[in-house]
Amino acid sequence: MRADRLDESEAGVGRVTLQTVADKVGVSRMTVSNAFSRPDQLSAALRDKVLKAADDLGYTGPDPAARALARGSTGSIGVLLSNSPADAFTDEIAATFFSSIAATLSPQGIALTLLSSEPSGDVMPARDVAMDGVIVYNCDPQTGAREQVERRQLPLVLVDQPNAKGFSSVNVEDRAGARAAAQHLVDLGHTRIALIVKAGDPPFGIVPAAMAQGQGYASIERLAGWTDVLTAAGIEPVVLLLPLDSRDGGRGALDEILAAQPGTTAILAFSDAIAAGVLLDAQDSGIAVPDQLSIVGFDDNPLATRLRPQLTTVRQDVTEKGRLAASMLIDAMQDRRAGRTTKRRAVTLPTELVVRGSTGAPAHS
Amino acid sequence: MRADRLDESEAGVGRVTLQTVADKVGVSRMTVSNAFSRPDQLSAALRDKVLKAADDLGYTGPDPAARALARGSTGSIGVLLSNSPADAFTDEIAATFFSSIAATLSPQGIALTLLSSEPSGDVMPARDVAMDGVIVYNCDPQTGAREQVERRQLPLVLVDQPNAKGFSSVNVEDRAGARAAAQHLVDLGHTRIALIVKAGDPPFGIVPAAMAQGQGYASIERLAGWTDVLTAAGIEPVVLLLPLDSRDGGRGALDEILAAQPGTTAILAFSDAIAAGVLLDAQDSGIAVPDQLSIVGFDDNPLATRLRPQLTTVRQDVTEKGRLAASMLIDAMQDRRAGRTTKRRAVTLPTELVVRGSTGAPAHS
DNA sequence: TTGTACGCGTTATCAT
DNA sequence: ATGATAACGCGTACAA
Repeated sequence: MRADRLDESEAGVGRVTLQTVADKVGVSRMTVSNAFSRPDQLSAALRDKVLKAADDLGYTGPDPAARALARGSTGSIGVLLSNSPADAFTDEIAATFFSSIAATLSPQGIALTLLSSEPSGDVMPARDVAMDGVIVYNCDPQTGAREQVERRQLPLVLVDQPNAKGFSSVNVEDRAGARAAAQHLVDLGHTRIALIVKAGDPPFGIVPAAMAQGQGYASIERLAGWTDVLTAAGIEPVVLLLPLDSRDGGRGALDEILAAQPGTTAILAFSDAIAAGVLLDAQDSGIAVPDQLSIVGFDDNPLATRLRPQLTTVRQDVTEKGRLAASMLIDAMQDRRAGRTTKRRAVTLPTELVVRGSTGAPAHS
Repeated sequence: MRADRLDESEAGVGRVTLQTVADKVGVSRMTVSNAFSRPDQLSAALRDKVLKAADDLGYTGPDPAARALARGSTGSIGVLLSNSPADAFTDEIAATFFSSIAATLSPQGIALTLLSSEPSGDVMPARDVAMDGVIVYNCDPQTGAREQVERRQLPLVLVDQPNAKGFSSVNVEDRAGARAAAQHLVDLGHTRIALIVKAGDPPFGIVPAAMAQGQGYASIERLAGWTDVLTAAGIEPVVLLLPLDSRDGGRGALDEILAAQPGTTAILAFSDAIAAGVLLDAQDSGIAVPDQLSIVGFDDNPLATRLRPQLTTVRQDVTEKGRLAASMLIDAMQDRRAGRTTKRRAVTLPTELVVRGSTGAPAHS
């Protein structure tokens, strides 16, 4: 009746497995497996009988872990996040990105696993969680986590990541977008400009432009784009570094900036979420936007049009970014299963300056 | 050298496994396993030697799927979501909830898997994804998904779910909060009141109060709370049903309501996100808030204080909700591993009416 | 440290 | 076409 294990039906009331069901029906384990996973391999009558017996025994279907081992696939893909997954949802832009990934995976029956980059204790999700592929999103390349995933040789798509090694990737023209934003301010006649980006490590607050270093590829690129233009225009901006995990979206930043550079007439913010905080602070302080202060955000967050005045910003299509990343990964996974080798794809999505009400010429120009 | 499988070191360049490493070093597979998973079981010198050999061979560590099967645990927990996971991130409240769960799991090295309730093709994440426990969040009890998870006998915590069966759960005093909100309006003297909730299925738009049925437990409870008070006050509200997946947060709702009940002086919205849309529409139409129209939201979304006027709303602590759900699940998982039986816990978190600037007495009262 | 016996299913081959 | 047999997949627990 069985070749390589004890007959559970005689071993008392252990766990219910395929074998338990098989014994009850009087067929081989294989037949029960087929009843669940390959219905076309047996007669409908027998299948019903098997399923009924399974139901009677309280058998829920093949154990996912065992199936994953036997099949070599788990039915879920991972998203490797910058240090804390808790920060991943902080703004609507990130949420939209995940939403788009989920929407692309869902019809394929693939689940989405969120992976922290940080090892805790002796476990490191990037190394220890079973999955069929990984989207590496905006996380510190220094971290061991990214290296771990690479070594596992899983299908990989890099998003918002510098990419030296030839992995497939989805990026955004952050630098060009940032240039356009800075140029817009320069064209309007601004000369006293401040920049706001997020940083992972101290020091936070106002730092010399030279030593400003954003956290994450997007920060670095946007900062680079801004300074490309400002330097060319002979403008030395003030730079404010905000902690990565700040939740208040730029509230308080304006005070620091005005203290460091009185008479600042324009601000380039890393995100619309930050820009919104600045705008609110300005309004609460009686500083008119855009008459006394121009503000440019980034992302074209839905928030940008809910504010009054609406934010001038740089649009990126995060929905497309998520869709592309997910579908590229799905393709790579299918290729691997079929034994094909996947050709690398590196997509860079465009950005676009959207001029709205939060920018204008400086007061005294 | 090996008991039950071919010696891979002689079988060509197959996959690198524990055995491959063991053969290379000349120790047993078990020793290599210990080198990775139980460092205290062998000498430091031997361990280094093993790890070095593994590195040379490009061995990344024990295969997660195999380990999950052997150990009986996967290192990740699932969150079962209402139909589409894509809708899960639509507002900041949901995002904060997930963020809080992630923050609680992360230090334990546990990953978070998002599960769609909808089966696609022949796969059904709730049945087919390996995990150690599940948080069932705000999803339709009718769905097969929830039943599937229950049958798998995984540790379970229900959040924002009606709970007949005695599972552990985390809920919020939605009904009491809604009562407070409605009472606030009644006390201010409003009599022409409209309600906005989300519904899963058509018909959408204005429906008779009697046949209004929200989608999801929270909708049902809030609706019940509102009507408790309004009915007692002899007020028959107008009810507007919004599609569950509407992304525009209540934009357009105001027109429909005013068409159905001209002279409406107050609106109770299911969420702050919806309330925000109504507020913006009002302002764009030149309707003064709160002088001509009072608006009450729900959740105390950070958004509520970014608006002008700030929203009167009903606060719930979603961070605590997430933290509790995650830690209750972790406890249950530990109990199970230890063979203990977990005592059920059913927590109901309080709500609190927060009166801000978006409500006031009706114009002609 | 190591042998042994699984965990629970699937893929591939074989017999009728 | 149906079903059975055998051989893994890759580790881990436990006793020796």
